[in-house]
Amino acid sequence: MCVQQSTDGADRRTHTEQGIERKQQLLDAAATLFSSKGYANTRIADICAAAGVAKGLVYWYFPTKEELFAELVRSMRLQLRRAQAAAMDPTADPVTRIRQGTEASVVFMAEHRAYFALLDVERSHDELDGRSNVSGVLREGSDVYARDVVRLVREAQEQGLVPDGDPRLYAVGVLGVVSSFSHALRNGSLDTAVDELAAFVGGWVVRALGGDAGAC
Amino acid sequence: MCVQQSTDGADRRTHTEQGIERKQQLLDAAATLFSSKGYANTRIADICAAAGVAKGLVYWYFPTKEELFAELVRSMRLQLRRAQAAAMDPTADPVTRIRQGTEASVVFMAEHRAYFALLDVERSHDELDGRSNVSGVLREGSDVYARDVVRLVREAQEQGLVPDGDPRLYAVGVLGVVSSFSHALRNGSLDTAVDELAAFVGGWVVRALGGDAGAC
DNA sequence: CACCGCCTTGACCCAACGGTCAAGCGGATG
DNA sequence: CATCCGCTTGACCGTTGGGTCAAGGCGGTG
Repeated sequence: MCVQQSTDGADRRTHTEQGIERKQQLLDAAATLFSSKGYANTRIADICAAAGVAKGLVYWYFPTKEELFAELVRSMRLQLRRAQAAAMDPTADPVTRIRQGTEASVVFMAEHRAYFALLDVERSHDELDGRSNVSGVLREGSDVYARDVVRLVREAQEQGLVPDGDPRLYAVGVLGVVSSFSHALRNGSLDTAVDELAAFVGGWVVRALGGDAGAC
Repeated sequence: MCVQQSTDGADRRTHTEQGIERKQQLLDAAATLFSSKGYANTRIADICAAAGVAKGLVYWYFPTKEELFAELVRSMRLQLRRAQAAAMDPTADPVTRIRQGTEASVVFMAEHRAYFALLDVERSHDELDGRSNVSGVLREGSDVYARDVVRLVREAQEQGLVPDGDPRLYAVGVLGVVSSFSHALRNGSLDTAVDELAAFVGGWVVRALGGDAGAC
């Protein structure tokens, strides 16, 4: 129980060019497998086979399977947030910004179907395996995102664009709907074109937020 | 690979009064553990310990761990659907019915927090373990529910209460939002009173469905 | 050349856990 | 009393799979 903990990179190794490349290969292989077969159903051996290396090598680059997984999720979230940020027009009103972020999320999720599944799996993972090794670090990430939306909602309420009420509730609704559609799309129960879907979800969120009833 | 398959109760056993009771004890214990520690993290041994019986006994009542799980989920879903049906006023318009069903779901989920988690876990389970043993039977159940909502949405569209568009999309939105709030509530990130939450979600759905902009 | 440190291997270890089984118990039935 | 059958036990089994390790290659540096 006294393994040295890495409060960030304690057991970091120095990697050569080749090392970094190899690590990425492993991450890629893992991503593909995790999102097609699922985390629990992917064996370390599978990842190695896919990457064409020996099993022991994984543990040169990652301390545990969980940590490998965590690293993947971190990188996915980063990409997603970048996509969202890029889509939001900083000069637009908060509701529009939320819509833009939402639509960007949908598009991102559609484009990276396989990858995006990881964010969902992460959630499940937390839930299925009570342990918090991973979830601690990861939940932190989700919180940041949620806080962002909360802030936007609050701003919108101040401008009278969204009715009063706990902003966190609105945020849950916004975040949730994206993951729902993501899930449905992955399930194959939807064959909607991406753009169309994004527009629909965007509209859904806007309506739910305030009713753009303002059109009266 | 040639285990006799039960296309419904092939290996059903006859249970005495006591047997049924014992089986229920096991189900209860499993429900508590599954929803607190998660499916993957709950050992058969744990369930037995909780129920105060020997390990082998589980296999007298259930063929596998998965089947035990499946039975639990089936019964939860049944309860939920009953609650929904009871809440819907058959004479009301479709959108109202959807709202009533949604609110009932939220209340149900809050009251049975632990239990309701199973429906979520089920989803995760599908996703994490590629195998479809369970998911086949179970997904069927979700589909029924989804179809119900689709029907209501379509009806509402005919009455001009909901704008045109693929009813399945609306259904995904409706179903998804409930599970999102369920999840958030379980996470502890919400401390909202149940009634208040139900009302909020109901409102959210109604707005998202049509904007009750009709108030013009 | 000798040394060093990154990288790679694959055999090996071992704990966990789902599932099995032979044996026994106790109430009901004939 | 004998038999049957639903029920219960707990030791046992076999596999699976994450993680370890000793050994060796390979390229750069003194």
